[in-house]
Amino acid sequence: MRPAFYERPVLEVASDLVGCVLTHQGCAGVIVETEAYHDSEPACHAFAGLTPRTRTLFGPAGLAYVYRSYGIHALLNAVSEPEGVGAAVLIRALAPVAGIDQMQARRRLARIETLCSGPGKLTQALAIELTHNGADLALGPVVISARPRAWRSVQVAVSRRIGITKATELPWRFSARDSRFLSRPVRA
DNA sequence: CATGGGATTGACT
DNA sequence: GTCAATCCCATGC
Repeated sequence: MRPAFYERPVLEVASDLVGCVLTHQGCAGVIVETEAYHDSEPACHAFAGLTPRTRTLFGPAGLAYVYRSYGIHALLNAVSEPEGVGAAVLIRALAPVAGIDQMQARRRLARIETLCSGPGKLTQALAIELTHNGADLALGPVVISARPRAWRSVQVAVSRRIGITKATELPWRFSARDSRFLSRPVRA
């Protein structure tokens, strides 16, 4: 997707990214779960302001923000909103589409439902690492492309974000309704 | 420079 | 349900 797609309110971008395709080195999946983060709320890294860590978050829309979580996992975000605003969409789960053998090899032969059902799992499956931080998601090597025809009218469910301790009340998680590839079910 | 906290996962009780 | 692994970086002295 072009930068103009990302240069909008982060909640719109997070919702519209559901159904789009994430590709890296021949491996690909349809994005079925996202979360929005914005510098106005304390769960966002950018809440602390502009630091070396958050430099990419405040940068131009359409870049990849990749950071290490719990010392182990690389988590992928798409930087959103105009430059100067610290906002991004966390990619939380994929429905595997291509390169499944290679992804299963990297993920120790996980079954298809759990192959990319989490933000740390999908980066491991697609070999996305910290070195991709700041890369342009339109130019690659990590690319996000438009919804395939079958996903054009996907129903997007809205719920609360997962795994955070601050601003837990915000309904900023977006997922493909009834997908079997989510990191966790949508709670009522 | 020392400390502490995670936007997680997998293994185990 | 509990818990450890492990590293980047923000914070404070």
